[in-house]
Amino acid sequence: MHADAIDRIRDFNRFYTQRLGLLSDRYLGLDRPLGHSRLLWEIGDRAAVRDLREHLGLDSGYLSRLLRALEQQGLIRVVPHPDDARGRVAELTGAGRRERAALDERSRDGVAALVAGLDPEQRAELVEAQERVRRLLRLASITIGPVPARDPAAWRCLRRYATELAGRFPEGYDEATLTTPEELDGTLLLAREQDRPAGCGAWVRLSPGVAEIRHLWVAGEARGLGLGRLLLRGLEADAAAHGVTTVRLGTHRVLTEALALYRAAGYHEIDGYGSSPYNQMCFEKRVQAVAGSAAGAGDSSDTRRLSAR
Amino acid sequence: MHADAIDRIRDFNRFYTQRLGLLSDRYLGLDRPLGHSRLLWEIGDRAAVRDLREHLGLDSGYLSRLLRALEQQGLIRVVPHPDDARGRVAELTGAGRRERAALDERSRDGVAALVAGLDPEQRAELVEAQERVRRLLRLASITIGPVPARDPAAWRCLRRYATELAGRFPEGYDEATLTTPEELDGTLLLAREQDRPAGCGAWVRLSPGVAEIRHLWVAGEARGLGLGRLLLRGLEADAAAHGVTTVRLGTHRVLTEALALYRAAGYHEIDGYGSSPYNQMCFEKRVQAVAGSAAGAGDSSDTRRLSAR
DNA sequence: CGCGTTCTCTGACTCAGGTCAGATATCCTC
DNA sequence: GAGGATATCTGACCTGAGTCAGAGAACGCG
Repeated sequence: MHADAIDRIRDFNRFYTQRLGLLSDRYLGLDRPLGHSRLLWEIGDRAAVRDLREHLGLDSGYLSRLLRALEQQGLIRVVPHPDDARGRVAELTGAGRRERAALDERSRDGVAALVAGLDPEQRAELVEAQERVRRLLRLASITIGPVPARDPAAWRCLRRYATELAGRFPEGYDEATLTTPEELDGTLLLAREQDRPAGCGAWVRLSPGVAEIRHLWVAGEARGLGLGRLLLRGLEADAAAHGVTTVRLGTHRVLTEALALYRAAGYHEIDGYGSSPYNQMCFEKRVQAVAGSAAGAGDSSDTRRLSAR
Repeated sequence: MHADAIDRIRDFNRFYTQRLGLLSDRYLGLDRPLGHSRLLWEIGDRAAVRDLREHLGLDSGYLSRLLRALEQQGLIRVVPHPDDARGRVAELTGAGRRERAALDERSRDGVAALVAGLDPEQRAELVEAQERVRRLLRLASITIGPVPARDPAAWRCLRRYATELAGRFPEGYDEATLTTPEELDGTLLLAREQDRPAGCGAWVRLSPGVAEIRHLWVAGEARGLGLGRLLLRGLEADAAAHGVTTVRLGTHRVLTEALALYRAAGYHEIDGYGSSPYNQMCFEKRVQAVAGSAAGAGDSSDTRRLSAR
C-alpha cells in the first residue's frame, strides 16, 4: 500500500482531531462531565436502560450511577419499564430537554464559529469534500463475503429487495420469483457495514461456464457509495473463480440506475434468455479468473475482500 | 448561516470521531496510557522539558511525573539543560526510539486497515478530499486584521517577503524598497493562523481616491489555501471603506501566480505609474465601499473579518 | 412451582489525568 | 550580591471513567 497516502491520511487525522479538540472543549462548556452529556444525548426523549447500556457499551454499574447523577440534577426521570418490571426506562424531564437543547446549540455554535470565515461557496465545498471523505470511508469499512444459502441476514436483504421491486415495478413483483436456497447453484454474497446488512447479490450456474447474476441489491442507507459496483465485481470474481466465463443478467426497464451500472461495468445487451418475467433487458459479459482484464473485472483487492470473511 | 451546512458538518464530525475512536484503541495497543505515548511522540529525539510543557499545555507537576514514569521504564533520559541549569532536557534512549517506532507502526497499520478496502484510485480520491477539507478549515481559521505600521510580526513577514523576492527576481531585490512605516498612509493587514503570521499586505494612498496595494505576501506554509485572494479582498474592502475608489498595483513578470491572482480578481492592466523599479506590469481596479459589486470586491464576511480583530 | 436467566443496583476498588501549593535551585538584572 | 523571576520537583488532593463481585427483584420456560 502507498505509504505516502497512509501518512497523508494520518496527517489529516492529527489535524482533524486537533480541530475537534478545540470544539469539544467548547462542547463541555456547560460544566458537566462528558459522560453525562453523552448520555443525555443518547437518551433522546426516552430510552430503556438496557438499550443505553448496549448502545454506549457501558458497564451496568457505571450506567446506573450516571443515571442517578442525572436524576439528582433533575434532568431525567427513571421509571420502571412498562413491559418488563426488571428493566427501567429513562426519560428526559423538561429541564433535561432544555439542557440537551443548550448542549446542541453550543455544539452548533462551535461549528459555526469554526467555519465563520468561509463564504457560502466555500462552505458548500467543505461539506461536499467531507461527504466524499465519509462516502469513501464508509465504503472502505464494508465487508463483502459469501454466506450460506439460508443465511437469515441475507434473506432479510432479499425480502427488502422484493418489497422494493414490488413498489417500483408497475406490474408489482412476486416474491416467489426469488431464487430459493435449493436453486442456488452458485454463491450468495452479503455486504455488511459494521455488522449491519448493507446489500446482497447472488450468482447461479445456468450451464457449464455460464452464470446468471441475480438479486443485486444495495440497502437505501448504503446507496451512493459505489457498493453496487463492488458487489457486482465480487460476484464476477467469485463466479470466475468457480469456472464461469460468461455472466448474464437481466433487469427491468424502470431500474435505470441498475442499467447504468451494468453498462459502466462492461456489460453489453443481448437477447432475452427468459429467466424471469421481469427481465425486460438482458446483458452479458465475459469474465476471467485472473486479475487485469481490460473490462475491469475483479482485481486482487476484491479477491482479498472475498477471502477475508 | 446555513443551518443545513452546520448540521452536515456536525454529522461528519461525529462520524469521523467515531472512526478515529476505532483507531485510537488500536493506537493504545501497547498497553501504555495515552499520555505516555503522546509524550513519547512529542519528545521527538530530545526536547527541553519547558518546551514540552508549553507544547502539550501540561501542568509542570504532572509533566514531571510523566517524565519520571517514562524514565523508569527506560524509554527516556532526563538530563540538565546544557545552557540553563534550571531547565532539563528529555531525550529518547534506544529503547525509547524503538518504542516510538512501534507506536508509529501501529498507528500506520491502523490507518492502512481502515482504507484497505479501497482501490488505489479511491485512496487517492480520499486523500484529495481530505486535503480539501483541511485547506478549507485552515483558511477558515485564519484571521486577518489591521496592525500598526511598526508591528513586529508584520515586519517579520515583510522581511521574509523581501528575502523571497531577492531570490526570485533575476536582478535581486533591494530591501530598502519596502514601504517604511512613515510612508504608510493606509493600512497594513496581517494574516495569522493560530497566532502564527501567515501573510501580509498593505495599501497606501497615492492621491485622493487612489491607492496602491503593496507587499501582498503569503507565507509558504499557507499557500494554496486561497489566502492571497482573501488578503487582496481585505485590502480592497479596507481601502474602499477609507474613501478609495481606485486601487492600483504593480508586480514583476516572474511572479506568475500573482499575475493570475490579480487577473482573476478583476484587475486590468494599465500603463506603468512608476512606483517601483520592480513593477514591470501594473494593474488597476475600481472598488466600492458597499458589498455586491460584480467584480467580486469584499463582501460582508470580509468586513466582519476585518472588524473582528 | 422451581430454577436458571435477565436486569438493575450497590459497594469497593482501580487508574489516568490533572490541579495546587509550596520547596529548591538557578538565572538575570540592578 | 540582593531580590525577583524562572524551571522543575514533590506531596497532597481531586475528579472522571470505569471494572468487578455480588445482591435482589422480576421474568419465563419446563
